[in-house]
Amino acid sequence: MGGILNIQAKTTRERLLLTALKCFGHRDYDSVSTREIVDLAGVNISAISYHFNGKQGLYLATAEYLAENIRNQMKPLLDEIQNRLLDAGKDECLQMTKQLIQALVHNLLLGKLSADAVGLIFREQDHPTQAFDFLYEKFMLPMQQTYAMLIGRITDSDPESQHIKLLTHSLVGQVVIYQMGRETILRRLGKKQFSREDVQQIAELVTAASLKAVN
Amino acid sequence: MGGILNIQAKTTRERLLLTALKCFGHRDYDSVSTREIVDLAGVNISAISYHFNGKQGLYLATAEYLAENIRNQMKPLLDEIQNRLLDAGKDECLQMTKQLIQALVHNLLLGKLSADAVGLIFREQDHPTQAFDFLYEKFMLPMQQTYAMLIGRITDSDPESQHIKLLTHSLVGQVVIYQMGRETILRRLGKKQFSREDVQQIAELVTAASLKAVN
DNA sequence: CGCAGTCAAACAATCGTTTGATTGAGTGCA
DNA sequence: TGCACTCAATCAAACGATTGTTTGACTGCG
Repeated sequence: MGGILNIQAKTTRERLLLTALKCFGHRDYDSVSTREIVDLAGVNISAISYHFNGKQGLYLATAEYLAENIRNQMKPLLDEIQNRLLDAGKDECLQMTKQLIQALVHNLLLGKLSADAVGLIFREQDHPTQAFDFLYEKFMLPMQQTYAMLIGRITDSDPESQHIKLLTHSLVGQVVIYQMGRETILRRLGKKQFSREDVQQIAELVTAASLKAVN
Repeated sequence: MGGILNIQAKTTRERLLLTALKCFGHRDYDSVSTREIVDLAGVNISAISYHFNGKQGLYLATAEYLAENIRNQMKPLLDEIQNRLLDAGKDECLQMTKQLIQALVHNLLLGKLSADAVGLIFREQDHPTQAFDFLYEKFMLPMQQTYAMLIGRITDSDPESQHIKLLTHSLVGQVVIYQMGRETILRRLGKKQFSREDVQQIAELVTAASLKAVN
């Protein structure tokens, strides 16, 4: 039962999407072979052409699936922040900023798709395709905008100014580096993986640094 | 004159190394074909086997070349900091931290190898090979250690504590994100590339945030 | 001659895609 | 109920193109 990827019971289409995400998340489009995907997914090779009209169609569908997935995962928190922002004081904004960062750290370091997502997104940064449009519009921009509105309110400045945009980007970088530079920091700490305590310590450290940066 | 990569005049071996860095810096090992490298380098395909004993040998030699290159580029500043650290006060340490960050930002955003280097390093983070050992030992660790000693002195704490290691990693992340997340921030700013003023603004912003984080 | 270096040509293996056959559940009609 | 037909879905097999590597001949300098 379960298969290697625990996607045995899903439909062929879903199995292909989930398997493709694991593959495209860690290696280039050209490096991932269609045969590898279908073997891991346990489906016939013609299924790619049949369901997605070829490898490229599968890739784009995978990126769209990923973007939608992350968006839905962040939506509750982002919506709550947007609502409370209507009549929130600076203290409350600081508190929400804290919440946002902590959620980001925990999702990024403990979430199941994070490693795959970060890999795929990095590759799209270097060679943007149509997939980058999905990812940017569906969750990068909304997240950056929410972040910017919080910090704009806290610092009494225009949330769409270049300074705020750069600042939010930097703060996100503080967090993302723990996935993108995972091997470096793990080797530096002499560990094989992050413990629950490590993640908590990272979250607190990044939160503290971020709050200092905006105050 | 000069060929596509401006490496016409070098030896076959050097042409292969420089071309391979451009290729391996932006695509996976498997995605880069030997024929593409030799075509861009303007050499015969057998040269890879002859000079590097195959594709893998060329890849490892490329990583070693890159590590050595970055090391030599950073060496003067790191050595100067190490020397002055022997009898430096906190103010001087703050000043040197500022120097280190500014140098990092400018090298990372304006340096010629940076885009290649960041790509190759990211791929090694996800799938570490022998190449990661070169990169880590030759410049990541020395840089992190110097950074940690500065911050340790400033904060009166053990430079080899987990807290300082995490903090330096975060601070580096603030800078690296501008290469790794280049397309995101450029799209957010509505630009095609960073101007000289943008880089200066980023350097100042990151410097300010870093100094706040350690004070 | 001897040898380092370069060259075109060929090798088996793998690439993405296409093909035609087969399966099996659903439908209409007698 | 029983038979014929449709169509989405899956399958093994084969296509030409490209992969990394090897081979043997060729060049030019010492």
